[in-house]
This record gives sequence, C-alpha cells and structure tokens, in this order.
Amino acid sequence: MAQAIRLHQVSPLKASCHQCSLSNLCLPLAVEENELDRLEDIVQQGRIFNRGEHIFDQSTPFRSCFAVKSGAIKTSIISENGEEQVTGFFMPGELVGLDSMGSKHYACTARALERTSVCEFPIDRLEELTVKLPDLQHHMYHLMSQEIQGSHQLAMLLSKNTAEERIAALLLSLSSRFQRRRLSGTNFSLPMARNDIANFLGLAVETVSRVFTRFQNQGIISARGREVELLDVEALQTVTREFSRQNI
Amino acid sequence: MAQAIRLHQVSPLKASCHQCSLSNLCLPLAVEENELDRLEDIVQQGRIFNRGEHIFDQSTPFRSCFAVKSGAIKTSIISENGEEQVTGFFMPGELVGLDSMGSKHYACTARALERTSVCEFPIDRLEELTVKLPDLQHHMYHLMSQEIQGSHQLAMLLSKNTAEERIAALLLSLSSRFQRRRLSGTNFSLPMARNDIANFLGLAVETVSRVFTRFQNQGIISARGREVELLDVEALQTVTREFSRQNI
DNA sequence: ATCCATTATTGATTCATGTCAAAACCGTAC
DNA sequence: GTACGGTTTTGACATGAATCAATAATGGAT
Repeated sequence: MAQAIRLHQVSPLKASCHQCSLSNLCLPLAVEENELDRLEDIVQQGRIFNRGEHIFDQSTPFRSCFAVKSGAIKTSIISENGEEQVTGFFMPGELVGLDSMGSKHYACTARALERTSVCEFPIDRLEELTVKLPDLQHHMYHLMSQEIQGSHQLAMLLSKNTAEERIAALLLSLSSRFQRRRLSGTNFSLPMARNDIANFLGLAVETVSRVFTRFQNQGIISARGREVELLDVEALQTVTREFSRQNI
Repeated sequence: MAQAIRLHQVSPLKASCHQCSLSNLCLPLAVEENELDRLEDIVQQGRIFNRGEHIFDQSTPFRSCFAVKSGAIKTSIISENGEEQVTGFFMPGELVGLDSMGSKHYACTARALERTSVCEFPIDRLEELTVKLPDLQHHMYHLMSQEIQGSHQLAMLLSKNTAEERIAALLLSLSSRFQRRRLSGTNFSLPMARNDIANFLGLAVETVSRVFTRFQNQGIISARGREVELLDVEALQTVTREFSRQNI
C-alpha cells in the first residue's frame, strides 16, 4: 500500500524504505537517513503470499530474511517424527529468519497466516552491509538477542504457567504489538487459528477454546471467532501474575 | 591450565587463544590464524568463580560475553514474581551472554555450577572487531541463531514431550557436548543438581528423581549422585523418539 | 443461497505429573 | 568420628489438562 503511492519510482523492483510506514519498527530504524539508500539497494520488493503459502521451508538453502510488510506469518519447526512446533508469530515490521542467520539452511518453515506481503533481504548482501554499517550490525545483534529472550520467555511460560496464564500472556503480547503500530490494543482480530495458538502454547485446542469461553464468562474478553476485544486488560495482567502471587 | 604453560607471555592479563585447547570450539574457530592476535587483544584473561558465584546479574549493565574455559555455568531468568527459569547450561568452549547482545542490560543471570574459569570479551571491543572480521561476524550470527534454535528445541521439548523424553534428551545433549571435547560421552559427571535439571526441563525435582531411577531399573543408565553412565545410548535415543512413533 | 470441509466448542473420562510428607543420603565442618 | 544442612529419593494422593467423542459454527466454492 505504502508502495503504491510512491512518487519517485526508479525501479519497480526496488522497495522504498523511506516511504514505508513501518520504517520506525523495521530495519530502517537502525540506519541513518543518509545511509538508508544502501539498505534500499539490497531490499527486494516484496512478493505477496496467500494464506497458507510458504515463504520458505525448513532445510532448504538459507537465502534471505524477510520483513513482514502486511499480514502475518507463523514459523514452525518439524521434528524428525513429523511433530510440528509453532515457534513464533510475526507481525508487520518484524523480521523473520533470524534463527537461520549464519546457517546454510533455514531452521524453520514460515507460512503466511493470511494474505501477506514481505520485503526480502538477501542474506549475503545483508551481511556485507552490516560490516559497513556498525549501527545496523548492532541492531541485528539486538534483534537476534530479542528473539533468544522471547524464546526463553516462552520456555518459562510453557514450563511454569497454567493454560489461562499462557493465553493471557499471548493476548497481551499481541495487544502491545498492535499498539506499537498505532492500532487498537484492545480490539483486533487474531491472525492465527486456535490450533496455532494451542500448538504455540503447548496446549490442546480444546483447552484453548475452554479458556477463551472462561475469559468471556468472566467478562475479561469478548471473542467471536478471530475477532477479539480485551474488555479488562488489568484482569489479564493479573492472570499472568497470579501464578506468582500464590507461590511467593 | 593451558595458560600456565604459555611461553611468550607478554602481559599477564592477556589470554592466549593460540594455545587454548578449546580454540576449535570457541570464537577462535572463526578467526584466521594470522588474525588471531586481534581476538587475543580484546580478550581479558579469565577470572575464576567458585560454585554458586555470579558471573553477571540480570538487569545490570551489559559489558561482556564470557567463554567458559573450565567448569560449567547455568543461566536463568527471574520473572517479576521471583520465579526462576533456568535457560541454559554452558560447558567449556561455549559462549555465555549472547541473549544480551545489542542490549543495555544482561537479560539473564549467570552463575558457576562448579569452580569455573572464563575468558571475558568486552562487548564494545567485540562489536568493533566483528565489523573488521566478517568471518567473525558471521560466526557470531551463527552462534546466536544456534541459541535461538536451541531455545526453540527446548520449547518443543517442554510443550510436547514427557518427563522421560525430556530427561533422555538432556542426557544425550550433555553426552554429545562431552564428546566434542574428546571426553567420554557415556561416562561423565553432571555439573548441575537435580533441581537445576528439573527447573530447566519444566519438571518437579521428584519427577526427575523418579525418571532417573526408572532409567536405572531399565538398565539404560547407571547413576550415583552426579556421576552418570549411559549404559544404552540407543535406548535413550529411542526414548526421545518414542513420542513420535506413538503419534504417527 | 446451499453444501461441504474445516475449525471451534462443549462434555465426560483418563492420566501424567505436581504436591505434600517423610525418610535416606551426602558432603562439609567441627 | 559425628553432627548438621542441604540434597536426593520414595510413597500417597490430588489435579490440570489431554484425550476421546460428539455437536455446532464458520467460510469458501459452486
């Protein structure tokens, strides 16, 4: 969309980070205005993926990281036995593929949860650029460490928290990510199915469903399918901390 | 130890990556022989920590990454409520602190599980060096992505696998890490207490204990305190895959 | 508008693991 | 050697969430 209204269109394949509404969240965030061209030089204008289409597949050669421009992506790993584990959800402005950095092959599979457009950063060119722009390198380190931390938080959630706490935490996480994009943090539509939520949080679908209805009965949220309204954010925050209270 | 036999000792504070027996596992792995001096220039000769001592603390300013030279380290995060989650165990040759890269503060707390010596890499100097040595930068990306992947694997273990499967997986992981150092992969002593294992794997101590005895009764392992012998590695590998078998 | 496949909800039952409680073991200090 | 604090083990019991099973709702395709 932001692309459609570009004025100084040089090449149809070149993305314009300058004009992108997500530049304050995405990689441009770490690049000086006058260096931004160098980032634009390596970005490949985003393809569009329909729901369910693969952006990349586990074990295929690692070529690029992808920034979500619109839509949403889920990543998952498949173990030898074929069991799937959803490892993350990626919203606009977020970078997918960091878990494969420095590797020969993708460490996970990424698919579009809805109609999704992405910007592609070929990895060899990106690595070249990060040696030239120390701030960008620093930012890459930062993003990767964030992903490690997020993953540790997830591990904590999985090993210590109840179904209600996990779901409350996810709702709050999504809420704050919508807010960063200046969208409503209390009224949004979930990009993923109950199944994905369940898988991500280490629960059975039935449990997710039950918790949703329990939250609704308590007046904490209101949900109709994927449309969710957080009626009582404080209550949700309390749920995520409840566990602690009982255990101090 | 490797330090004690250095011949060309310039400064007593300077480490010698050249002579270190772990150079094939640690950062030197990614640096050309003739560039190794530049890495040595920034390394600070390792302090020694006794069991239980903190190498660094969560939320204090992030200054350095640490390579384990001998001993072992555990990292953990403490949630607002004071609940601890062990996020990793680090053995000689492994790098601690990657989850804080690009951040202002340490994302976790690191403590010595036994008497431990470390090499310290001040982060500002390390970042400077990685823009000069693209191979080193690439390796840092690789290490960080490995940590993301490991954390995803942990999440999978926590959300999909039984107590037995989790413990079998941990034993096999430790085994292979001992083997990389040319030590016995079947006969080693656990650097961590049952409690740490339980916490890391999202189990109760009692459960860990029970699984250990169950494995012993089945003749898969033999354990006396922290001394462990893997009697039947194949059986352990089967345990980690069992889950799948039942579910295909 | 209708049909079919997929997804979501609800209920009944089971089971792995947590919790509580107590005993056994271990290493360290005196 | 003995005594102590902290681990580790073992047992009995409770429970949260999985599983099994069925029904309801949704949304895309015709």
